[in-house]
Amino acid sequence: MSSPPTEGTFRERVLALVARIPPGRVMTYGQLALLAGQPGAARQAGYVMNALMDGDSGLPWQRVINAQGRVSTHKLGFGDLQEGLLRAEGVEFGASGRCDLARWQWWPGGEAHSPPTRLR
DNA sequence: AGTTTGACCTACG
DNA sequence: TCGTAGGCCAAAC
Repeated sequence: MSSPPTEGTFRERVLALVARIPPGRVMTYGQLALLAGQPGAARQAGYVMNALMDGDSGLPWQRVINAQGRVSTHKLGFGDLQEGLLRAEGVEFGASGRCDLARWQWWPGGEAHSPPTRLR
């Protein structure tokens, strides 16, 4: 029991996870790969996300960032769009464009795992 | 089938 | 803190 999902392709599993990210929360590429049953396949999670830009998938792609707590879309010519969207949802970024993952990263399943304690 | 690509990650200096 | 180097593995060509 409690086995990792093994249904569908890696891409399907990643997209399913992205669709479940609540507003104002974020997940990392490595985290998506881990929960998709492929630890270490963080780059592929990013590859899947890049495919979303091809068309409107309706998924909250903006809530996926890297393990450093920063957005990775600024290199693609999207400017600060992703960071702006996340800020609009309440995610706070520091002066160096970084956010505290310990506070904003979301883990599916049970909220009893990593509670944000208090939002102050 | 083999090669190349990447919205990455971790380690090191 | 920033830049560089190597590793990682699914999907595209």
